[in-house]
Amino acid sequence: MTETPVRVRFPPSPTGSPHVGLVRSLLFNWAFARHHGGQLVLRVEDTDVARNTQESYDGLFDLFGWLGLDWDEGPDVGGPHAPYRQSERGEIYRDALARLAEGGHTYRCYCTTDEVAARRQASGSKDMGYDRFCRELSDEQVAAFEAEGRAPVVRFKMPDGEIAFDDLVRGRVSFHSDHVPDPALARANGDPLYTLVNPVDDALMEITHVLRGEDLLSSTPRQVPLFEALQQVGIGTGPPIYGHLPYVMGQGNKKLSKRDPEAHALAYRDQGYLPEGLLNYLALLGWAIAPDRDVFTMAEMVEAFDIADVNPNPARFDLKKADAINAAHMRLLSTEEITHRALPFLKAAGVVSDPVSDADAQLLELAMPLVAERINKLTEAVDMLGFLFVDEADFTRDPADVEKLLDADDGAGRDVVRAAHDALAGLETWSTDAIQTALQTALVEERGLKPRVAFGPVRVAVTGRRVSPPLFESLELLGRERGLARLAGALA
RNA sequence: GCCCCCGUCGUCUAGUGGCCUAGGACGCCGCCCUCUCAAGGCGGUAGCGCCGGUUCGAAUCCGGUCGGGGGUACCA
Repeated sequence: MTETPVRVRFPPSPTGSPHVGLVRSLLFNWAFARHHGGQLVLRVEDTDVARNTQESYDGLFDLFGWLGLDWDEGPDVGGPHAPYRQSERGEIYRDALARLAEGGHTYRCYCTTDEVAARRQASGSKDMGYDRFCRELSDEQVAAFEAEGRAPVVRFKMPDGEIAFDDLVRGRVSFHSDHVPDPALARANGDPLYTLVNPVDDALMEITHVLRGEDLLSSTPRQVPLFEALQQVGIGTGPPIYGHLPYVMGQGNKKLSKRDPEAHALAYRDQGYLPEGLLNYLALLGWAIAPDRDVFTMAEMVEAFDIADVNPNPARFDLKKADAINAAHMRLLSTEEITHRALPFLKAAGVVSDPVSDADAQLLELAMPLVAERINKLTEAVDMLGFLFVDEADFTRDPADVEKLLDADDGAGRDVVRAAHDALAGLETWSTDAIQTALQTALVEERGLKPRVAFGPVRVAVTGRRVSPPLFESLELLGRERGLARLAGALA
């Protein structure tokens, strides 16, 4: 039993900032290809010159690089069907257009949008869209239009009847040609349109399966006959197998749009998410690896992925759950790995030097175990560790925390800090255990304070915040001199 | 308007006629642990849109209905 070779493609357009829906689509195509041992083609759909930007193009590759999903053919790696940017394939589309015309599959249409609308209205038809007016134009009519200086668009002749296909996620879907107007394949100025370009490239690149968003479902009935026409004129081998993935929805019941902050894929990288965390979460939008499990690696996903298991209903994006899944992946990493991944953020924030000095590296190695298990995003390491690395002159305390734990109750907190300072000042060995014993004795036992009341003010004095890594360990890492200085500093 | 898609806890889902008095996860609530925060442990909250039908039996099949979404471009 030989399985047909699987070839899928991912066709982003370099417009705007990349959307998480795009990532989900890439992920499913990637997982599908890898699961079947097939190939993934990256094709850049940049025929809309007005909206393309280099910045967006670069953003796409930044994103893909971060995600770590790979492809087998594309503008960067090349391949047998190059070029992989549609803007460089003009000749191919012109040729396809010529062949389709020669085969009698297209015609020139001179109508304006207004004329079509007017005719539709006059006829009282319930359908909208083009009415095939120019399909059977006489030579005289053509001449008359040409004489008017009208430039024609090229339209595809939709065959009459039922157009049905078996969708991998939705089952059998069928349309009637009555409701699918003859689509324009090229603009009046000759530029090819998505309608043409997308199927032509899929045919030429030997794409076997098209997994794409649900929004393209209704464009499928005009693409299927076009693939058939292309096949007849010697381009490709007919329509691919389709699978339409559910939408990623935002708040309310609308598609996650660029206006929604959580829609921007690159923002997750910048906010310190793990790529595997984001990917895992996105996979959950429409797919499940098992009834009782939702944290998994990409390798596990590849192993288990079956497009037929994809749920057809739209999924709402839930940032809370994305955070939780990401956090679960953080816990899967070793402290060393978290350090490695957090380093760019620590450098960017100026917590550690860049390049990292030996002293910073050493301190980081000791400090990271304290914070690795209490952060859920890489960026949180910055807030957690800052106080250990900062120069004493630049050390500051959160004003709100100072107010609450040091200033309140006529400075009751300061009394505690003073007692802590005195208890630690004479310590023989500056170790976590010794520090803990000393503070425990001086504050909890002798003063009868509850632990949280006793250590809160000390924490703010030493770390500058109410939330920090464990206090005693932090003091040890800070060292006797700086530790005592912080305590004394809080009394000033 | 017309066409198409979708409909299980607040959210993501499991579920393919009996294993379902519907399972898991996130969230939320409570408790435990605890020097803060996380993490972890335990418990709880909450759902098959509605109406008919098929069947001994329906979340699962069929019809209708309601609701949501998308398309209806010389955008992709």
